[in-house]
Amino acid sequence: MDHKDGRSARTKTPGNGEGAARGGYAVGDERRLRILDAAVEHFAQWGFHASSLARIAKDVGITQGGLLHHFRSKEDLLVSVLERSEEHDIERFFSTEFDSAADCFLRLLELVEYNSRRPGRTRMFNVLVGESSDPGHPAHAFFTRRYRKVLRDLSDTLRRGVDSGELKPDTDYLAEAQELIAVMDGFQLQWALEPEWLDMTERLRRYLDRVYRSISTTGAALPPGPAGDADESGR
Amino acid sequence: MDHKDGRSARTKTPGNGEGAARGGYAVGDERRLRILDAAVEHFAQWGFHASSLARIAKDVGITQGGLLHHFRSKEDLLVSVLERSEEHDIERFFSTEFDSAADCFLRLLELVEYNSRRPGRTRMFNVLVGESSDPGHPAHAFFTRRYRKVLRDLSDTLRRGVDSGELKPDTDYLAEAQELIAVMDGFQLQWALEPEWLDMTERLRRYLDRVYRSISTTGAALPPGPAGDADESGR
DNA sequence: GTCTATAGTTCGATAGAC
DNA sequence: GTCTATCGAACTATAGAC
Repeated sequence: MDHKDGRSARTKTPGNGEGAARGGYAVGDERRLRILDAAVEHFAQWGFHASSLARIAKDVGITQGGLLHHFRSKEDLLVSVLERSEEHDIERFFSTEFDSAADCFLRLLELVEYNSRRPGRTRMFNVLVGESSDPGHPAHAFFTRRYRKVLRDLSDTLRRGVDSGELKPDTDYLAEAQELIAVMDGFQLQWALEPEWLDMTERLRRYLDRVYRSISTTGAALPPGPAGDADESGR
Repeated sequence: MDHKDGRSARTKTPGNGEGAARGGYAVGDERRLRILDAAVEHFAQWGFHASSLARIAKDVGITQGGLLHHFRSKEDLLVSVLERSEEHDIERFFSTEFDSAADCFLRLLELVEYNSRRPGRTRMFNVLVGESSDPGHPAHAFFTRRYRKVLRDLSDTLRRGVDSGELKPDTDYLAEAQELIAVMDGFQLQWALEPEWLDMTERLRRYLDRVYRSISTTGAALPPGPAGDADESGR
C-alpha cells in the first residue's frame, strides 16, 4: 500500500530524458506492462466481472498476490488498461489535427486497419462497451467520456470541412459523425465474431467513399490513402 | 431431473388448440416466462459469466434451487432466453417475406423502433454479442448462426431487388447487407450508452434513405413507412 | 414446484514472511 | 517485488424434505 502513489498513475520517469525507446516508461515497469497485456486478453474473453486476477497473474507467471502489488484492485487494473489503450491510440493516430475531412477519413482507415491486427484489443473494446452501458460498471465513465470526445472531434472536423468549402454547406455534422462511429463499431462486432468473413478496412473504405461522394462539394471520390490500397481491391 | 424432457425444449402444449393468446405456451409456464424476463435484465447488466442464478431467482421471488427446477443449468437458461427472443423477433417482424428492398428497409425501421422501447433486451444483445466472440462462450454458436442467417436474408432481399429492377444491377448485395447490419448494431451500442443522445430510428432512416437513393434504379427516396413519420421529423 | 442444506470451487483483498 | 496463508463471501449444482 505504501508503494503506490496516486490512483494508479503510471509511474513515469519524468527525469530520465523523456526520449526512451517509446513513450517514456521507466524500465522497471516491464512487469507492469506484461500484466496490462495479459489483462487485455482476459477482459476480451471474459469481460470485467468474470475475469479473474488469479488467472491473469498466472499468465504473467506470478501469483494473484504479486499482481496486486502493481495494481491496488481489479478495478484499478481495468482503468489502467483502458487508459493505456486510449493513450496509445491518441499518440499513434490523433497526435496532430486533421487537415481536412478527407484526411480524417483516411486516418480512420489506418486506425481500423491497425485494429484488425490487434484482435485481443479490439474484442476487449467490444465486450467492455457492451458491459459498460450499465452506469455502475467501472468502465462506464470511461466509455461515455470517450464517445463524447470522439463525437466532438469528428463533428468538429466535418464542420471545418464545411467552412473550408470541402464539404457541402448543408452537411449534418452530428448525424454524420454518429453514423460513422456506428459503422466502425458495428464492423468490429461482426469482424470479432467471424474475422474471415469481413475485411473491415475494405468495407469501411467503401462506406467512407459513398459518404464522401455524398457530402463533398465536388462529389469526388475519397483519394486513395497511404494505407495499402495499391494491390488489393482493383476497383 | 425427471421433470424435464429434452434439453429445455420449451414445454409447448401441442394438443391445446394452438391459438392461445399468443404463441401457444401452456398456462403453467407463467413462472418460466417470469424467469426468462428477469434473466434478460441480468444478462444485460452482467453478461453471462457474471450473472448469478441466485440473484435472478431473487428477482422472481424464488430461490436458486427453485429456479433450477425450470432450467437445468445456467447455460440452459441463457440459450432459452436467446431462443425465445429470436422466436419473438421472427414472428413479429419477419413472418412474411419482403415485397421489395424498400419494404425490407421499412420493416427494419420498425424493428429498431421496437428495440428502442425494450432497453433491457437491446442491452442484453449488445453485451452478449461482444462476449460471445469467444468460441467457448455458450452463446457463440447462437450468434454466429444468427448473423449468417440475417446476412443471407438481407442480401437475398437485395438480390431480388436487383432482379425485379428496383435496384441497380451493380449493387453489391453482400457488402450492402454487412454495412447495414453494422450500422444497426453500432447505433444500438451508442444508444445503450446514452439513450437521450441518439434517436436510433431517425438516424437509421437517414442512413437507409441515403443508401436507397444510391442503389435504387430511380434514385428516389425511401417511401415514408407506416411507423410514425408523420409528426416527428418534418424533414 | 419450491424449499433448505450442503458439497465443492473460486473469488477479491489483506497480512506478513522473505 | 513476490510468495504463502487466510478470511469472508459468492458461485453452480445436487440431494432430499415437504
